[in-house]
Amino acid sequence: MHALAALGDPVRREIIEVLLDHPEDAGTIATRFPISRPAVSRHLRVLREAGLVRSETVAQRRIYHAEPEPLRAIDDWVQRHRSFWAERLDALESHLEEQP
Amino acid sequence: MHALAALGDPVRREIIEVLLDHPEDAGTIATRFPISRPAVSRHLRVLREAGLVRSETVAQRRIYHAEPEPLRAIDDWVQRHRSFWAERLDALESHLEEQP
DNA sequence: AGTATCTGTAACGATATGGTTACATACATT
DNA sequence: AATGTATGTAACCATATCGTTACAGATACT
Repeated sequence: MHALAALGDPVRREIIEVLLDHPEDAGTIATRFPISRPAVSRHLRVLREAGLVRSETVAQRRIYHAEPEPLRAIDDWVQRHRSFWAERLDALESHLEEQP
Repeated sequence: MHALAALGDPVRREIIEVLLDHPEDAGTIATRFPISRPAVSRHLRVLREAGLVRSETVAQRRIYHAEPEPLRAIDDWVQRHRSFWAERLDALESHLEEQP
């Protein structure tokens, strides 16, 4: 699944927010949400398949970590269109865009 | 609908790519895809409701334009976590992050 | 006025998604 | 060995999503 599609879900966005701050095991992540633990488990699988997280096994626990690559890809995509959405460009950028 | 959810769909991503390059009317947009025109029409509605596009009426035509705000918001979100995913930070940035 | 063009909406069906509970597996503990 | 803890998967259900075809409304054209 595409990273953007994975991040379309609000629960998964919140999970990523947490994991960007620090790794956390599946059980602890689940306690943050008012849904069942298996539901969270499947959100984690979607994030894993999108490459947004990886899990490290420690005894019975699965510690989840955020993975940078898809975020970098999203940033690339957004930056590629920066000239369109950026409010004010600094002098160099606007110069480069007008005279490529 | 959240902009990220709207961009989760590949057809809508492609529509936005086009509109970031130039405005285009609904009919022309529809010809770019192997799906029916009403299907595209609804994708346009989703994008509109997410604030990603606006439509300008010219005679019977609706010219669609990309809107910068949600892209700016996505950029903000990604940049907020830049310290995590960015491979190499320039000296100033890393200095600021380590000693805020 | 009557017809053609452009677009959005309605109604419908197939599939995907996100939730639940029940269960299986793996490691830790006693 | 037996039990407890942590986690993922299976089966199921309700709803959302994305496609289709049929239709309605608005503007342009002759």
